[in-house]
Amino acid sequence: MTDGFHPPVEEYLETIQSLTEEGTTVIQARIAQRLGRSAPSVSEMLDRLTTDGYIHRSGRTIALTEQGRVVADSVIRKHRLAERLLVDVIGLPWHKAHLEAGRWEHVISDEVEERLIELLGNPTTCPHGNPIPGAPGAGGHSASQRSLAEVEPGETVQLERITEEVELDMDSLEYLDEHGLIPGRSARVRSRAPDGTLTLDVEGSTVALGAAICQQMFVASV
Amino acid sequence: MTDGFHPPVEEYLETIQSLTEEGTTVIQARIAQRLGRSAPSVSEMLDRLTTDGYIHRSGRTIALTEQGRVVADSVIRKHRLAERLLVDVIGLPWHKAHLEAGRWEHVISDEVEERLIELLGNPTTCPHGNPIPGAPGAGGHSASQRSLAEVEPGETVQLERITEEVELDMDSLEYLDEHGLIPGRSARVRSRAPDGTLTLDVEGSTVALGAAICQQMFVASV
DNA sequence: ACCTTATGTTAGGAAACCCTAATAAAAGGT
DNA sequence: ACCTTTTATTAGGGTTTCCTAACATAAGGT
Repeated sequence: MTDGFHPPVEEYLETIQSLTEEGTTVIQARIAQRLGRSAPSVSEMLDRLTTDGYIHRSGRTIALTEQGRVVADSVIRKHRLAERLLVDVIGLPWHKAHLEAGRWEHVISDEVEERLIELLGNPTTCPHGNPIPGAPGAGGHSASQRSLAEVEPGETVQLERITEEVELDMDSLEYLDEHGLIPGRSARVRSRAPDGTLTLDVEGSTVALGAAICQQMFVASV
Repeated sequence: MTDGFHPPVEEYLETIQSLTEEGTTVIQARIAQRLGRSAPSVSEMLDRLTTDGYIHRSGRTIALTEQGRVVADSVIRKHRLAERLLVDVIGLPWHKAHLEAGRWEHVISDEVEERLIELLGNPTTCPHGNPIPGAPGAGGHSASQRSLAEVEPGETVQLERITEEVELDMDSLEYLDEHGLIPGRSARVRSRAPDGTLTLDVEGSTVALGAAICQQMFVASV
């Protein structure tokens, strides 16, 4: 209880915060799903987290306490800074950074965190466009963002952000990387199929994206 | 058994390898001492490590199997590369690197390890002068190294290496750092007290070092 | 030889996380 | 209302890693 190294606890708190940010109603089943744990495991862990003052529950919905939010934000901040370090400095391929940072986030000290912020020049987002907690101007996502799924054919937009949901899927991430669909890049929506599949022009080539993934990608008008 | 993330197991193997390199006869009591664990804990863990094929025992002395050595070297390599990254790139104060790297060593993937070697320019030692396993020319310590405790007053030597033993003691490390006694730096032994305490001239100022710590510092003739 | 100290093992637990099977309770659709 | 699906809990285990207390044994000095 005093050794400051509790990866499972941190993972749960981080997951609760992520789900909250994504607008999902946070209930146990959602956490079990995201973390790949059985329902009883989650039930038990949430009891512990409640006892220890990290979360509270109203009905079945779960929310972080102030204490829990502090820990969750810290872990998420370390995760996203680690991703930036891995991609920008160490040169790890973009699509592999999330998995690696998922381990690093639990071992980075506060002091190293500060050094990283300095080294990386006060970054405001991770390489996937998600905001770094505490960074100026990155409290939430800018209001101009909307899902790629809502963009009409003919429009040209700039990719801003890809949600955690997609970050977990290395294959899709690699596909996006290969076709240059990374935050900051512009793309023109060429057409939308009846099932929501989009065809985009990016960097001269043409890319097809399923409906599900489009909903997890956020863009801004150019 | 298949998830590839066993910090305690890695710590034990690393410790056995370190003790071996230091020339200490590796017995359970030594491991218990270094890791701060109770004798029964060590006994139990070593049974597990034997069963899993990481170590073997002849009498009370313990040695790594080939399999165990591979894991230990990998952990030590990651540890020392992490220290270099932390000090050279991230700018963490020298004396704090060991503790941080002690956590990082368990989460760095082989792929990131390769990238680090490239980024850091094939380093052969950690910031404390200990060799990075697998690095060219750093299989052991060069033959010219001897303990600072053996240097006669009047001689000028260059600091090459500080053992793990000292790395665990942040206060001493900070003291050394403050006085500029870091690997690569030259110093002149001014005098030796009857109890083995040395007085050195480093960078214009004078530093006193106890006998115990002198034995853990290795130097080469200038 | 004898005694002390160092070392190792047994026995019995504890805490943190995780699981399956079975059950209970709430939500949602028709 | 009724039935199905979703969600949560209880009961009973399992593994890993650690501990204390008690005991046994090996080493070393005198």
